[in-house]
Amino acid sequence: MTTDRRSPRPRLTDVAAVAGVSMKTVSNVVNSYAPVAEATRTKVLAAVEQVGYRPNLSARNLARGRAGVIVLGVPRLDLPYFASLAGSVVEAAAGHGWFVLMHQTGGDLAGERRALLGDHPQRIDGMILSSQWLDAQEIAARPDPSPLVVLGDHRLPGPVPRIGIDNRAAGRAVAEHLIAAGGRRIALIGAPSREVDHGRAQGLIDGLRAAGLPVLPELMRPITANTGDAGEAATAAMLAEVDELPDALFAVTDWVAMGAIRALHAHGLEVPADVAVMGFDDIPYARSVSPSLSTIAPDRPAVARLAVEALEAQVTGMAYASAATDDRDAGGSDGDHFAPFELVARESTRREA
Amino acid sequence: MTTDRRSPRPRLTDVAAVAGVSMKTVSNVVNSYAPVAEATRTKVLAAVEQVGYRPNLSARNLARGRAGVIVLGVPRLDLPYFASLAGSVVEAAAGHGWFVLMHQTGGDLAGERRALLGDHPQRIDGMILSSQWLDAQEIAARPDPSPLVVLGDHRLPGPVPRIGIDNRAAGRAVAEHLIAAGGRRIALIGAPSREVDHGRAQGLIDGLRAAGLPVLPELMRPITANTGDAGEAATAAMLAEVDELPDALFAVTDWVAMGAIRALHAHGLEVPADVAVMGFDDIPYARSVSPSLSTIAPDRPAVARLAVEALEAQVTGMAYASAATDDRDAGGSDGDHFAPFELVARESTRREA
DNA sequence: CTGAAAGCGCTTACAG
DNA sequence: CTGAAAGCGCTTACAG
Repeated sequence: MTTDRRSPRPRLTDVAAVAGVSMKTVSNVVNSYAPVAEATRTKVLAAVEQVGYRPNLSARNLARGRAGVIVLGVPRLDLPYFASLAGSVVEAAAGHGWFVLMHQTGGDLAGERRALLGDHPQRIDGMILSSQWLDAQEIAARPDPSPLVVLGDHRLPGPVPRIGIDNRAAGRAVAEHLIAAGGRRIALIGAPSREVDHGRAQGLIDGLRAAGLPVLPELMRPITANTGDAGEAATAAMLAEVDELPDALFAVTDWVAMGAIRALHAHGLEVPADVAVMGFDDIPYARSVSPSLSTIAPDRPAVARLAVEALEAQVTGMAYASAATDDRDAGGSDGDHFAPFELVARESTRREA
Repeated sequence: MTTDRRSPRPRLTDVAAVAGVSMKTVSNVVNSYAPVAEATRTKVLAAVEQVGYRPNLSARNLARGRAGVIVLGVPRLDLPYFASLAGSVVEAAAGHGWFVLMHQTGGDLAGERRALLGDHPQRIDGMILSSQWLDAQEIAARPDPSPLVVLGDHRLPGPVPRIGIDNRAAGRAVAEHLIAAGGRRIALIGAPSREVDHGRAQGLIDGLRAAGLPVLPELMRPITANTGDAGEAATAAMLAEVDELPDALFAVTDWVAMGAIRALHAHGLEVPADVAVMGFDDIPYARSVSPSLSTIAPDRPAVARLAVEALEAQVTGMAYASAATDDRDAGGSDGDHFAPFELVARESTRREA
């Protein structure tokens, strides 16, 4: 008789009525809060099943005082590395009751800055920002002190947690792999620039030094964007200017590596016979191009998980900020967190040393 | 004095207080509902600006009786085509007040079926499902009649709207382009199978017939998945079995095309000199591989927009379902909707005819 | 064109 | 371990 026209879907009340308990008890069971008596629990769960109950997240978030939304800022969603990462973040965030609002920065400084100062059309609980160009100072100086986690390659001293793989160690692994493949004159496409400290590029240089190999400035090329076009242009410029050709090349991303290979081909060089090439990211296409691309494969699900956890720690920390004197040590809400990575050797570095 | 500890952020009430009007009026302005007096509107907007008001979507959706969430089912989010599409859908959905819950199907029949019958952990307003394997009958027979829009290549007679580009016309354009590039023995990797009617493959065949060219069964290869590996395997198998080699090849996706090119190279064939190759999708890497890949570029933002609009039409239609006798013609909530596409000619088909 | 009030479906002190 | 009731921030008939 009590037909509700607007919401035909079962509510918590309906479950409570069927189970013969109060809403509070159902809520306790559904959220696994308080230790409910086993018999009650079973009864409630059966009722949930029977009426086909699904929680209304809007109501839940409203009651909890949460927006239920976090922002994920990435360069572009059609770059497989970030798309895959986004998928992992969406999944990890769902586990914390969050929806993810995608924000595409375009991958340049202006875009990252816009995201950082982001004027979002709705309330958000925090932001995970993949940043490549923002420096620690600018991030620390942002006016809005809302929860923030940064994803990226650069060090970030300060109160904002940074999540990523150990890019410097990965860069060193790349150097060792290229040297093992016979590389002696090793080029770097995506060299460190004045403003940003690229761990992976620095790691390559570390590795060259450790092996007693020369770091040749004319082979170290910065790029303006991590795209195939930029990689192709930087590589072509290097090949045109250099006296003696490189015998190995590290591009800071797989996409850049694809462009570099185009430039090498255009210059009459073969990969890996003349030049061994490594990329970084392990995008799905790395194994489909010819030659298939050797690369570093970061554990993206781990990165996503760590990022969401760091955000949650801050949100929770904020709620108790006035009570706790230092939630810094407890919450682990700042500092760097490293996710694992793997070196994948494919055709582009396969040759007799 | 009235310090609210749980929600420090300004609410509609605060705006109303500052503007000196009722909540209803603020709501009207914010949602551009009723025609509010210009002076009032200006006053309210100034108050919104002053207090820095952002609507709480949870509260809004709760009051409106909407979940505020739709599901987007795609094969995988790390495939640039779908990642890019997802980005567009997220954007289009935001314009309708929806968040997008990503659901990865894996790209096989079982996964698509799981999504279709999807048991989501929360309430949703509807679903946009990218389907490649589900047939019209199975889609029509689903138990839950909630709003659904299908994205895909196959025809779908029935009440569920289908959004996509005109794949058959695109396939015909591919045929014409390959023929113009001198193709006479044209291979197809991703041929129609018994269960699914692939418009793009069919279109290629149409184009061959229209040009009076033979449709050679030994050059038409079905594949089990739209991946580089599957494309490589299918192409390699074809090259091993065929008597006379093809001089052109159409792969049903760019990724499949990359695999096909690997197989052609392994067989000692050059692209485009020996075999002209076309892909489909225009993923960002299509221009970065060597040779750069000719392909069909669908208007993904248009696809996304049409899909979200078709979903909105159904949701709105449902609300009035009991009142209106036929919202079918009015809402446009079923039938096929085509988005534009473009043929992009690059190196992989560039040769003297 | 505008206001006062009920209600959306949850959670959470508070009391038992 | 459980219940009755207030409140989260909006929208929306309803009355003016």
